Amino acid sequence: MSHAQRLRQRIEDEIVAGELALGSRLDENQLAARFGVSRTPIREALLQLAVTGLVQTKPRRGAIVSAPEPHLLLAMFETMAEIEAACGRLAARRLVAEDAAALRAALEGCRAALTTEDTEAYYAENYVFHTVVYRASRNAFLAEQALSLHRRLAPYRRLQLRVRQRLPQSLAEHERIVAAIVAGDETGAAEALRSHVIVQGDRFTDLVAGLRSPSAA
Amino acid sequence: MSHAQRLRQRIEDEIVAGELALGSRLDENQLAARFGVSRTPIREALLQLAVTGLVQTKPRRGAIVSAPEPHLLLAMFETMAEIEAACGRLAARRLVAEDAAALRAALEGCRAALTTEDTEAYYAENYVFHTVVYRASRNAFLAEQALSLHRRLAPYRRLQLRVRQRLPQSLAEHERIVAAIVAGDETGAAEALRSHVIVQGDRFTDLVAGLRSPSAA
DNA sequence: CGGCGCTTCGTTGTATGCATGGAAAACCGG
DNA sequence: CCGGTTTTCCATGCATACAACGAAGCGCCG
Repeated sequence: MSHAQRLRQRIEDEIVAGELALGSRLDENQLAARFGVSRTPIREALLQLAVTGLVQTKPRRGAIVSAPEPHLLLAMFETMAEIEAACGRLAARRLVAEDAAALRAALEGCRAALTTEDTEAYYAENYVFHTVVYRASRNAFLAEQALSLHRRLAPYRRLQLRVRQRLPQSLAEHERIVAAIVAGDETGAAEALRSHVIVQGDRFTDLVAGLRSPSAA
Repeated sequence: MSHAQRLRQRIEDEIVAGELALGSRLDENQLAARFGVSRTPIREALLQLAVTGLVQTKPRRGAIVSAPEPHLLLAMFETMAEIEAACGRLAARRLVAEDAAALRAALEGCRAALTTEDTEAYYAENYVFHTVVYRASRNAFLAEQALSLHRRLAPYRRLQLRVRQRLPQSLAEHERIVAAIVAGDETGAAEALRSHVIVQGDRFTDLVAGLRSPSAA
C-alpha cells in the first residue's frame, strides 16, 4: 500500500479515536515532519479524508478536523438510524444460520462486557455487534456505508455512551434487535434499530446542549 | 476554487454523463495534457473520485472508471431503494407546504415530459423529482447521501430507463409516491419509493444479463 | 489616537524531477 | 516452436522547487 493510503488510515484512526481534537488544524508541514514524509502524501491523505467528511478543507486555508454544526450532527444520527434500520430489515429477511450465530455471539460479548462494568470494553463489543448486524444484511455496499458512517460518528458516540444507565438500556435494546431479526420480523427489526440509534442521537443532543458551541459557531 | 476541485467535478460529470466509458483507463499524463495542467491536480482529482467509488485505483496501476460487478451493482440499487425509502418516510412525517408544492410541480414536469415522448426530457425531470423528494426529507445529510448515490448510479439508470413502457409505469409510481407523502403516510411513502427503485434495479439486471461480462470478470 | 492600506511572511496549490515497481517485449534454453 | 526468464520501458508515487494567495504586522494618514 502507498504512503498516502497508510497516512489516510492513520489520521482517520486518530480522529475517530479522539486523539485529534475536533476543529483542530491539520498543518501539512507539521504532519509531514511528524510522519517523516514529504507534503505530497500528506496532502493526498487529507484530500481523501475531506471527501469522506472527516476533515474540512477551505481553499488556501488548509484543513481542520470536521466539527459539524449540531443540527447536521443530528441529521447524521438520524441517517445512521435509517441505514441501520435498513440493515436490520434485510437481515431479518435473509438471515442464515451463520449470521444468527454471529449475532448471538456478539450479544453475549456485550452482556459479558456489561457485567464487568468496563465502559471501554462495552464500547468495543457494541462496535462488534453493530458490525455483525451490517454484515447480516448480506448487502456488501450497504454494510460498507453503514460502517463508514458509524466510524464517522464514533467521536460523538464515545461521549454519549458514558451517560448514566445507558449501558444496560443499550443491552436490552440489542436483545430486542436480535430477537426480531431471528424471528424474521422485518418491521420489528427495523423499528428496534431505528429507535436504538435515535436514542443515541437524542442523548447526544442532551450532551451538546450543555457544552459551549464549537469554534465555528 | 482550485484546479483540482474543478477537475474533480469535470471528470465526475463526464463519467456520470457516460462520456467516459465504464472501465476505461484514466491516464494522468493524458488527462493533464487534455486539461492543460500538470499531473498534480489530476492526481488529486482522481484520488478524491476514488474515495467516492466512481473510479478505482490500484497501486502502481493507475485509475480506471469503476465498473462494479453485477452483484455489487444490485447491492447499490438496493441501498438506493432503502435510502430513498427513508427520505420518503421523513418527508411524509415532516411535509411543509413549500415541499408539497415542489413535489406537485416536479410531478407535473414528469407528466409533461412523458407526453412529449422525449426520453431525455423525462430523464431530466425524473432527476428533479427525486431531488425534490430528498430535500423534502428535511435532513440535509441524508439528502446529500441520496444525491451522491443517485449520481453514482446514473450511468446505469440511463440504460435502464430506455426499457419499453418503463416511462408510463415510472410516472404512475411517482404519483403514488406523492400521494402517500402528501397524505402523511410514512409507511406507504417508504414502500412506494422502495419498490420504485427496486424495480429499476431489477430491470437493470435484465439488461446486464444480456450483455457480456465487463472486462474484469 | 484610531482606521486603513501596504508590505512581508507563511502556507497552500501547482509544476517538475527522480526513484520504484509492474508489464510487455525480447531473448534464451529446451 | 514454445515456455520461462530477463531486460527494458513507461506510468505511478514521492520529493523538491516555485508561484500565488491570505493573514498578520507595521506604518501612514486622517
